[in-house]
Amino acid sequence: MPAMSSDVEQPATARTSGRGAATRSALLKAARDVFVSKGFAEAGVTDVVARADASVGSLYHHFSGKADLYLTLFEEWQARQAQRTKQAARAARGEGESDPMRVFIRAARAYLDGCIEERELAALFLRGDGPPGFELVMRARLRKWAERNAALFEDEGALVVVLTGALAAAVSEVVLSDDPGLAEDVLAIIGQIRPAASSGGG
Amino acid sequence: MPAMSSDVEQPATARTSGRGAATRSALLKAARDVFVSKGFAEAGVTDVVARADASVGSLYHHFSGKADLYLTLFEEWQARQAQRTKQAARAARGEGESDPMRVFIRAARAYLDGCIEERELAALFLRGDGPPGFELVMRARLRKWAERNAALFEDEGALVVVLTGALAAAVSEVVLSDDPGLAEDVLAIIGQIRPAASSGGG
DNA sequence: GTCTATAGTAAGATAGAC
DNA sequence: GTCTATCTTACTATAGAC
Repeated sequence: MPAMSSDVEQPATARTSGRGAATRSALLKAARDVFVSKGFAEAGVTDVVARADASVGSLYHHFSGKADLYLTLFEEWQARQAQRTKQAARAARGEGESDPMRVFIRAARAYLDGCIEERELAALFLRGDGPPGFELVMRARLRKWAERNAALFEDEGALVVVLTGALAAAVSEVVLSDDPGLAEDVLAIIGQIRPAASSGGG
Repeated sequence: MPAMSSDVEQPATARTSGRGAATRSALLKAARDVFVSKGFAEAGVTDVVARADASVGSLYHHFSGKADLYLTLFEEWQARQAQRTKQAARAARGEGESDPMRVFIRAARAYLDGCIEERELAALFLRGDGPPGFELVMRARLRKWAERNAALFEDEGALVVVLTGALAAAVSEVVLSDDPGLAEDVLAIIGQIRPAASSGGG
C-alpha cells in the first residue's frame, strides 16, 4: 500500500494552509474509527487524538469537543445520504416515473444502499450510543425526510408515520443483520401501503 | 398526609426483611422521577438517593449502578406492557376474532394505550438517552414481540420488520406528540398491510 | 496552527464502620 | 442493610513553547 496520499502538496500561497485541513480531516477519520469500534460513551478523546497522530489541543482547536466530533460525522453522513436519495429520485423522474410512491421507493432504496455501503458508520448511528439527545435529532431528521417525500401524494400524517417507521426498521435490520436481500422484500411491502381510506381523521 | 406507610410492620420471622424491599422500591420510584425529568445522562445517582431518602451505599447494595436502575425500570415497564397486550389478544379471540392481523391490531392498540397511560415513562425510553447499548435492547424487544405476533400469519420476515417499524413509529408519535387520535389512523393503515405477494425472496 | 503538560470538575463506584 | 467518606476515571479547558 504505497499511497493513501489524499493530502497532496498544497500550494504555499493557499490561504487555508493545508495543514490545518489535514489535521481536521485526520481527526475526523480517527473519530470515525474509534466511535465505530468502541461507541460514543466508551470512546475517549485521547483514543481519537492518538489514532490521528494529533493532540488534544488540536482537537479542541478544530472542534468544540467529543460531541461535536460525533455530530460532524453525522452531518457529513447525512449529506451523503441526501445526495444519494435526491439523485435517485431525479433519475426515477428522468425515466418517466410519475407515481409518487414509486419515486419514494426508489429514493428509499438509495438510502438503504447507502447504509449498506457504509455499513459500519450507519450502524454506529443506529446503535443509539451518541451524545445526549442525539436520538431525537436523528429521529427528527428521518421523519423530516419522509415528510418531504410523503407530502408529494397526500397530507396524511399517519401515512408519514408508517412510512418513516417501516423504513427506519428496514434500515436497522439491513445494517445490523447485514442482510441486503431483506431490503427488497421490505420495500415491496412498503410500496403497497396505501393512505388508509379516511377511516380515522384524515 | 398522615401516611405513605407502604412499609407496615413486618413479622420478625419474615426472611425477606421488609426494610430492604422498601428501600429498593423507594430507590426505583425515585429513579423513575429523576430519569423522567432529567433523562439518563443528566441524572446523577446522588439525585436519586436524595429523592429516595437513601444513600449511595444502599443504591449499590440493591443495584449494580445507574444503568441497572434504568434497565430495571424498563423491565418492569415491559412486563406491564406484555400483560396488557396478552390480555387484549385473549379478549379479541374470546370475542371470536380469528383473523390474525385483526388480533395483532388489537394487541397493538393495547400497547399504544399503555404508552398513553404511562406517557412520561414511555417517553423516557423512547427519548433515546439511556445507558450505552440500550437502544438495541429496546429495538430487539419490540422486534421479538412483533415477531411472535407476526409468526401467526406467516414466516415473512420482511412483514415483521414493516409492522415493527410502523408500530414503533406510532408509539413515538403518540408518546412524544401526545396525539392519541393519530394512533387510530396509524393502526388503520397498519391493518391493511399485506405480506407482499412474494416479490423478492419469500 | 500545533504541541505537551497540567489543572479543574463532575460523577460513578467502592471501602469499611455501624 | 445502611451509611459516610473516599477513590478513580475521564471529559473539559488552559498555559505556554515551537
